Amino acid sequence: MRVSKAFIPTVKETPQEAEIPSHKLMLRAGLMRKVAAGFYEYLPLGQKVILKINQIIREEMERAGAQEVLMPIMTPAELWQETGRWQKYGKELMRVKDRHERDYALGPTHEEVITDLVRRELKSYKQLPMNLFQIATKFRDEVRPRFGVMRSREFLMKDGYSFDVDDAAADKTYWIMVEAYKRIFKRCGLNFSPVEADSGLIGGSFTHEFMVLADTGEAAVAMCSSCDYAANLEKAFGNPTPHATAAAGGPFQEVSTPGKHTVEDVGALLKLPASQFIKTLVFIADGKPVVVLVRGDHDVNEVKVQNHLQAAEIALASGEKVYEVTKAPVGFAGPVGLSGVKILADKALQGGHQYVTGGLKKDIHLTGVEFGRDFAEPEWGDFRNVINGDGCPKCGKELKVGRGIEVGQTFKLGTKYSQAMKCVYLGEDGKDKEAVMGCYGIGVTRTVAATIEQHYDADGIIWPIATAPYQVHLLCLNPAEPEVAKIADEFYEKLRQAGYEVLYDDRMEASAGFKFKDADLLGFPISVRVGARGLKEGLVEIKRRREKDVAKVVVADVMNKVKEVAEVEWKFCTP
RNA sequence: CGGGGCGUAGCGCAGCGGUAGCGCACUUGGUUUGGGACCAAGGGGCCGUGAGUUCGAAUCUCACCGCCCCGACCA
Repeated sequence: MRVSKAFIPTVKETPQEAEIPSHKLMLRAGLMRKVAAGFYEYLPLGQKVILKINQIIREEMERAGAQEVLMPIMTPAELWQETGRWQKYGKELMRVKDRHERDYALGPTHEEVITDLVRRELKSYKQLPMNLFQIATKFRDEVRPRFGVMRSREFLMKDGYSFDVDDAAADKTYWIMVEAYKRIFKRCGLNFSPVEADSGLIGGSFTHEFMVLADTGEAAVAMCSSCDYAANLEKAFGNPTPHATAAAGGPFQEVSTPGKHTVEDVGALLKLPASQFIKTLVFIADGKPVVVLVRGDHDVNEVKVQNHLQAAEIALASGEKVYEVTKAPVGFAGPVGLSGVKILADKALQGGHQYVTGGLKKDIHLTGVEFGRDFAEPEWGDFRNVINGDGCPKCGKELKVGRGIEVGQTFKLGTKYSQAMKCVYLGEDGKDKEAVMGCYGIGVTRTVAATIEQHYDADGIIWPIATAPYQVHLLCLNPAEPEVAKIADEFYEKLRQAGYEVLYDDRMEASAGFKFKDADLLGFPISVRVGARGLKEGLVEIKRRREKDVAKVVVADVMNKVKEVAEVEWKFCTP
C-alpha cells in the first residue's frame, strides 16, 4: 500500500481523552477512532491487526481440534432464563425488546446459545468430543468503560466451548486448550503468564487467566520469582513472612493514642512494626456484619472472605455501621470485648503474640493482646492478599506482586450449563448423560491494546512482526529526485514479490523527517530507507524498530538483509 | 451510582462581562526536502444544549447532555 493513497490518519498531538499508552497510540497511529464512550471504529491499520490476531487464533484452534461457527449477537431471553442468568447477570447484560415486545439480550458471552445448539444436535456419545468456537462481537454494558479498547462495551472476542463425555475427557480437552492458548499468545509476541484465578459468576471448577504483564494492567498477579506458580491476587496464596519476635507475655494494657487511627500512625507512636498489629475490619456480607482480622502489614482479600462465607454480596462497612458493631469510631476497632459478631482471622496471625489492636474506645489501643486468652478463638482461614516477599506455596521462594492485562480465560465448566439446559447424550450403556463442558475466551481487541501496552517507546508502537499491520515500512526520502524514486519504486515491487507486506511512504509533500516520525509512530518492525544521501554511495538503510542502530547496505544486498532481519523478528513470535 | 475534572476551528490549547484568538492541520502560489521545513495569501466557529441575570454572556447562575479520571462493579 502506498501512503499517498492510504487511509492512515496519524496525529501529532496526544488526544486529551486518552490516558494510557495503548489508547494514546491507537488514536495517534490511526488504528481507531471513538464513536461514543466504549464504542470504537477500527481503521484500516487497526483492522489489519485484528485480522492477524484472528488468523493466529483460527490456526491454533483448528490445530487443537476446534471448529469455527458463528452465533447471533441478539439472543432470546428464554435461554438466559433457563440458566437463571437473566436475573443474575445484572445491568451488564444489555436487554432489548423487538417490535413484538419480546425480550432479547445482546450476547456478552454465549454459553446458553451454544448449549442450546448442541443439545438440539447431540444424540450419541459417538459425536463427542465436540469443540466449537467463534470470533464475534460481544456486548457488555459496562458500568464504566475505560482506557479505550481495554474495557469497552462492544468488543471482539473469540469464545470457544467444548463438550465431552465425562470429567476425565473434559480435563484432557481443557489442558489441550490451555496449550493452544499459550501458543496463540506466544505467536502474538506477548510476554504473558497463565495464572490461577477465581471462577466468578460463570461458575465451574477451575480456571486460568492469561495475563499480559504490563504496568497498566487492571489485575494484580502474584508470581513466583523462581518456579511457574502464578495466580490472580484474588486467589493467590503465599506463606507469610515471619512475625515480629515478641513472646507471650503479661496481660494486655490500654494505651492512649489520641487521633491515631491507622496502623502506620500507631506503629510510629509505639515504635512497633506493622506486623505486630491486628488490623480489624468490618464488612457487611448479605446484610450481616462480619469482622475480619489480618496482620497489620496485610490487606483483607474480599473475594476470599466472600467465598468463605458463601455470600452473594460483600462490602466494607460504612463508618456508622462500624460504630454500631464496635461502639468505636473507625480506627479503634479490635477483637477484645467484641461480641455478637462473627470473627474471621487470617492464618498469618496464628502463632504470634503481644499484638496491638484497637481498644473499642476512641483514642485507645491495646498492647499485649493474645489470641484465645483475651478473646475467643476466631474462625481461622486465608483471608488476605499476598504481598511482595511472601513465600511461594509451591517452591517456597519469594513471590512478587505485579500487574497484568487479562487477554484470555479458560474455564472448566463441568455440567453447570448442560444440567440447567438438559444438554445430554446417549451413552455407551444406553443411558442419558450430561455433557461435560469447558469454555475458553480471548479478548481480541483487548489483545491489540495489550500488545501495544507491552511494546512501545516514547516515539510510538513497536509491533511484533506477527501482528504488525505491515511488516516492512519502505520510505522514499527524496521522491522529487527521479533516481531515488525509481529505486524506491523497484524495492516496493521486489519486497512485495518476495512476500512481504509493505507500506510504501511515497508522499511528495512530506519531508524526510516527517516520514521518520510517522515510521516510528506506526512502529512496523522493519523499515527500509531509500534516500539521495545514501544512494550517492550506493547504500540503502535498514532499521529495526526495536533497535537504535541503522544498517547501511549496498543496493544489491537489501533483499538478503531484510530477510535476515525478518527472521530475527519472527523468533520473538515462535512458540 | 458516589467523588473529581473537562466541553471554544479537524487536533492541542488560550481568552473568563464589551468586535472570537494562538500553534499545528487544511486550501492556493512559491521556495524547500535526512528527524514533525519556510514565506505569502486564504478557508473554517450556534464558544456542548437550554433557561436565566445583564444595556450587553464564550465569560456570571441554574438545569441538562457529552467526555475523561478515581472508587464501587467487572462472564
